[in-house]
Amino acid sequence: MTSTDPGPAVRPTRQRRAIATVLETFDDFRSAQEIHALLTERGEHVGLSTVYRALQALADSGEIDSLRTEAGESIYRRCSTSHHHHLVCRSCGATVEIEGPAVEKWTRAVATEHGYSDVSHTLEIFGTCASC
Amino acid sequence: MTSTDPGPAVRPTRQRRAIATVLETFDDFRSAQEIHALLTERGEHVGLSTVYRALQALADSGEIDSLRTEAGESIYRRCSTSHHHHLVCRSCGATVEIEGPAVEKWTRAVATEHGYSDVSHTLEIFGTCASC
DNA sequence: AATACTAATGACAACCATTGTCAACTCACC
DNA sequence: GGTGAGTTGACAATGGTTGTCATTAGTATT
Repeated sequence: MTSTDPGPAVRPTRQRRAIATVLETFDDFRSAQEIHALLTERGEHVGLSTVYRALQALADSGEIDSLRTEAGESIYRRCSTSHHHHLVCRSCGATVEIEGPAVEKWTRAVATEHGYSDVSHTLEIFGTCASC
Repeated sequence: MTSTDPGPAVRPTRQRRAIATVLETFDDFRSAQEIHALLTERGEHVGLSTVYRALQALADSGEIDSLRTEAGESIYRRCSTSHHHHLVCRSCGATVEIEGPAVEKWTRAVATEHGYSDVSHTLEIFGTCASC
């Protein structure tokens, strides 16, 4: 078996290109609906279902970041590099990337201590930013 | 102002007692709808809205634990003591309660450092437990 | 270039957990 | 027993998300 799967599954369509382009235009997390609105503003007609599907696919493959707000809404952002967490303003959405090596180590230690393997974790901090 | 608010706000109604009772019958996290179903099974008639309201009130006051599934559904469990996090087995759902004062302090510090106020956070650790 | 095959799309309906509404109710206190 | 405010519950409404399925459009083949 070849190591790289030829995987012709994903086709580069106009819609996906448009979504990828729009994702470059902002730095904070946006909901699928907001992204759909941005597309419409730009004159790019893309169905809402398509936006949802594309964002989920991108998030699943790790190409973009996604997390859930406290209201249970999924929000997305173009991916950055390494593993990190977020400090999100719950009113305006302004995001600060946080790295916490100590926390990473701690979670791994705690999990191992209890016999858990294949450990992952989620950590998000919410607050109200200075300008809100 | 007195330190302890007499707060006659919450009344111990039949419905709330029933919900409290049912919460004692299981150890894992259940959704509002599941809890409502358990009440009905027991012959206790309690409206779904009431179940939602009661669970939210209990969660807000810290009397029960709540968290959100990856599907965005809120689930509840009778509370343990203080603020803590969870180590959840992603295959069987076994839960271990985790406390991490250091993490609490860290998140608050990070948020304050960036000018964020009214800080809250979510932290869940997922892994595969020893017996899975 | 024409054809065939299939992933992808989009308009719309459906889903479903949760929240809102508001008249009827009931607990606590006088 | 009366009074008033917190509570309840049947039901409608909300809203993000997912499903449906006929149509469209990449990709490979002839």
